[in-house]
Amino acid sequence: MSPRPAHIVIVEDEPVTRTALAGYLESFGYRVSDFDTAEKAEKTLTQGTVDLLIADINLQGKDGLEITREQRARSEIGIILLSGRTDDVDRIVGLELGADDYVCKPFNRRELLARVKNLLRRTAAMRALTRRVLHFNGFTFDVGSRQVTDAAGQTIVLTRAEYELLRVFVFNPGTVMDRDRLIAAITHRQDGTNTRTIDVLVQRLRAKLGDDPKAPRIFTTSHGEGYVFTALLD
Amino acid sequence: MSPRPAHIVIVEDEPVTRTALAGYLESFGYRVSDFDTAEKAEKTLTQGTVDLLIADINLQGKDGLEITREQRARSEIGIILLSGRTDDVDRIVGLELGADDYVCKPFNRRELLARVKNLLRRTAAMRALTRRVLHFNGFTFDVGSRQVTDAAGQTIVLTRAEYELLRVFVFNPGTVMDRDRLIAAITHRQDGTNTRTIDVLVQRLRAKLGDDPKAPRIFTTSHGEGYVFTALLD
DNA sequence: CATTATTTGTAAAAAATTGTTAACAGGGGG
DNA sequence: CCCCCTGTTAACAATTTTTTACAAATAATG
Repeated sequence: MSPRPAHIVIVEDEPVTRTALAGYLESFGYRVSDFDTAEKAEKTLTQGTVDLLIADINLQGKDGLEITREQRARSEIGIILLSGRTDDVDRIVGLELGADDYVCKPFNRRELLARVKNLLRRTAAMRALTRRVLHFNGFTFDVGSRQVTDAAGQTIVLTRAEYELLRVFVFNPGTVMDRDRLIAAITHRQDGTNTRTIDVLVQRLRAKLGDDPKAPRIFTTSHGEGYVFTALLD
Repeated sequence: MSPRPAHIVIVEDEPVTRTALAGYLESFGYRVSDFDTAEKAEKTLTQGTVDLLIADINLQGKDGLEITREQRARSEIGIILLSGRTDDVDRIVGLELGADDYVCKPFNRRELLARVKNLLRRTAAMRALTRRVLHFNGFTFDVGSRQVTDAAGQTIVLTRAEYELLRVFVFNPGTVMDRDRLIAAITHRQDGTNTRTIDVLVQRLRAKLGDDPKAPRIFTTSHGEGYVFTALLD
C-alpha cells in the first residue's frame, strides 16, 4: 500500500519519554527522528520529508507552540503536542495555532499510536493538494509557472482565464463548483458577468486537454449545479 | 474562493449540551444538524453530504462507537467522540475504530471549535482525493470520478441524476429507500419535484446496467414503499 | 376468484440546462 | 493606428431533467 514508511519527528527534552516513544513507533514500522530541542530538529523539518511532528510543549529555547506556528505557516505536516500539565490555555492555544492534537503526559502509548495512524491517513491526502506541480491523466500542471504539458511532453498554452479556471478545479477536486463561484475565481470584475462564460471556458479547456463532455474524464458537468474536476490526481 | 459552509452532524442525547453546542457552532457559520439518537441521524448521514460527525459515546440504542465503525466503513467523514468519563479504554477503542478525536465532558467549547476547524481542514482534502471504488454484479463504480465500467471494461456514462441516484443506492444497500428520500438526495431544486421522476431515473439506470424489473438483481422495487439496492457488493 | 383501486413500467413530450459556434468589444504591442 | 488575442455575449443545437399519459403489474376487497 504505502511505498515508504511515514517519517515522524519527535521533539522532547525528557530522554526517557523520548527514546521510549521513538522505539515504540519504530517497532510499528515508522521512520523516527528524535531531538531534544527544536533547534536541532529544524534541519530535518526543513527537508520537507517529514509527515508528522510530535513536540513537547515545554522545551528549552523554542517551545512546541512556536514550532507549531512556524510549521503551520509553511507546511501541512501533522502536528501532535505533548504536555506535562493538563492546562486548558496551553491546549487551546496549541490547537488554535493549528496543532491537530494535544496529548497529556503521562499518555497511553497505544492511544498515541492510534492518533498517529489517524492523522497520517488525513495528511497523506492533504500533501497532494498543496503541491505546486500536479499530475493528472498524463498531464503535468505547474501552478507557479502556469505551464501545462501533456503526456508526450508537448506544452499546452493556456490563456489567463483558462489557467485560473484549471487552478480552481485542480485545488478542489471532486467538488461540484457552481458557475458563480468559478466566475468569482477567474474574473476580477465586480459587475455580474454572464455565467455562460464559464461554459465557453470549460469547453475550451476540454478542447485543449482532449476531454469529451459525452464521456468526461477530467471535467464532468453536474447538470443544474456546475462542473466537477474528476481526474485522478497523482 | 469562499467554499460552502461545512455540514456538521451532532448526536447527543443530553438536550442542554446538544443545543448549546449546535448553537455555538452555528454562530461560526457552520451548518449544523443535531439529533438525540443515532437512528434519527442515520437519514442525514446516508445522504453523503456531511463533513463532520460529533457523537456522544454513551447513547441509548446505537452508541458512538457503533456509529464510528459504521461510518468509517463507508466514508471519510471526520469523527469526534464525546464522553462523560475519562475512560482510557473507551478512548482507545474509539480512536482505533477510526475516530479522529476524543473529547471529554465537560469540554471547553473553544477547544472543540479549534479541533473542529483543524479536522475540517484535513477532511476537505481527504474527501476529494481518496478514491472510493465499489464492485457489484461485475460493475465497477468509482464514486470520485463518477465512472462506471461493466464486466467487459466498457465505460458506462451516467448523467448527473443517474450518478447521484446510484450513489445513494450503493451507500445504502439492502435498505428500502422511499421516493421522497431519493428525490431529496438527487435534486438541486428548491420546489418539490414529482416523485415519479425517480421511477423514470430508476428505469434509465436499469436500462444502462441491464437490470430487468421483472427479475431484478440490482434495483428491486418495493411495492408501495420505494426501491432497494439488492446487488451483492464486494 | 373476479373486480377494483392503487402503484409501477415505459414511452414520449415538455421544460430546463448545457455544448458549440461565431461574432463582438476592448486591450496591448508592433 | 491596426492587428491579434482574449474574454464575453448571443444564438442555436444537443442533451438532460421533469412532467405527462397510458399500459402493465400488484395489492385490496368482497
